[in-house]
Amino acid sequence: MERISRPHGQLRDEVIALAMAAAREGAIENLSMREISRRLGVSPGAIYRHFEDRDAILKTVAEAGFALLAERFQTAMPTGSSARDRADALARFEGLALAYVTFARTHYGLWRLMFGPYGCDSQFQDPSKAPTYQSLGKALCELKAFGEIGSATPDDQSFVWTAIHGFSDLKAFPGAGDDILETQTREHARRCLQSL
Amino acid sequence: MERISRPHGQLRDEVIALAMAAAREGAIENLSMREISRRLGVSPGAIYRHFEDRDAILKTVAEAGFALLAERFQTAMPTGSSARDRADALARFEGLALAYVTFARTHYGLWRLMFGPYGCDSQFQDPSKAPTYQSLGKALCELKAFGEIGSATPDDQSFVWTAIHGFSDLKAFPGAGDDILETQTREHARRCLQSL
DNA sequence: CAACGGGTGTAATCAGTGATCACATTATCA
DNA sequence: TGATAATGTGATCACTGATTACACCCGTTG
Repeated sequence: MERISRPHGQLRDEVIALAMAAAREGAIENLSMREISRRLGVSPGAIYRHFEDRDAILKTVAEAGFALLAERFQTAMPTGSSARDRADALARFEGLALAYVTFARTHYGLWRLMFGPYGCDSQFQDPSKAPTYQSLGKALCELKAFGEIGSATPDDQSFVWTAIHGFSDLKAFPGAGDDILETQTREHARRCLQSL
Repeated sequence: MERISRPHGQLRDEVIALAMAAAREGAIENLSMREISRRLGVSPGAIYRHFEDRDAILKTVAEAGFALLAERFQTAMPTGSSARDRADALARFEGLALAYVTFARTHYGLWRLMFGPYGCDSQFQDPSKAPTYQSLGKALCELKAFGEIGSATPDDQSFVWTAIHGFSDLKAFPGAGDDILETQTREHARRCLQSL
């Protein structure tokens, strides 16, 4: 095979990019080492210069997935921005929920990877430090500030988080009902607030 | 290899039993066709007389998983039984939540399989027909009858279901905190009722 | 700017896997 | 009991994850 020279570390990035793309499509389990090497025009052994083994790639992709989710949260609630009024605070909160559900639905394979064994190591050690979790906390504080909810304790935050996660997980599997998903999500999100 | 004669269909059951045992341990992904055949003392090709391919086994195991979960629900709320008073209704409802979370935690591999691509086909077509979902409906009706909650509509049921599912999914991955899991679960379950 | 060293890619190879086939055997039922 | 369909075997195919000795060349140092 003709050897193609790359800058140091570039093949690593190409592998991650390719695996991420595959995971977004939902086909990460079927992406073999050799398939990666084939698509990148490289010999199978080359990849092992950058990753210990296949699991190491999946782990890396799972972490990149959390970074991507954090990006989506950023878009919904940019740092530095804050709610103007009560309606805006509610819209921002719904935006977070929608970002979460949409992510699960459109990146099903990645979603499964993130909340499976490969992703759990990185995130569940201390969820309160995850940027996504902090975004939710901020949204709840805004809602409380404008009187939409009565309390925004850590327990409240944890409850809302699990409720939205459950909704996302059950809606994640690609199927029918894409058209009303947004409406359902907004309703579910508002409903989570009723007990606070 | 010495041929061991079996009654028709028995090998199929042995395969399912073995795969279920492996899934309960959380190692279903690493259970190969050949490993199955080895443990059952049978040639690899024999299994293909009973299952189309490996996916067919996983699908069967996922369905058996739902049956097992339904059993646990049965134990928590036997058919024919009904709540004596308000406290009992609450205890029964908490029992369901606890059964769900415990199942996720103790049968992690099976849990992942059930709520992944292999299990979704069978259950998510019409969740309202799943016996587990109906048990929850009954529990909510009892709670309403004794005045613990104000409404028990299908929407309410759906909300509670997703909230408990999310909690279970996030607690499913084996880790620390086994000792306070029951307390946390009961608190979460009661909290789900606050908005109804 | 040159040379050196370590990071990088190659080819060959190993053991293990899912799946299929013709063939032998045996359980089942008329 | 005998016929037959269901079951199990062994060989085989293409594929996979992983390791190794070897060749190469990027990136840094002098």
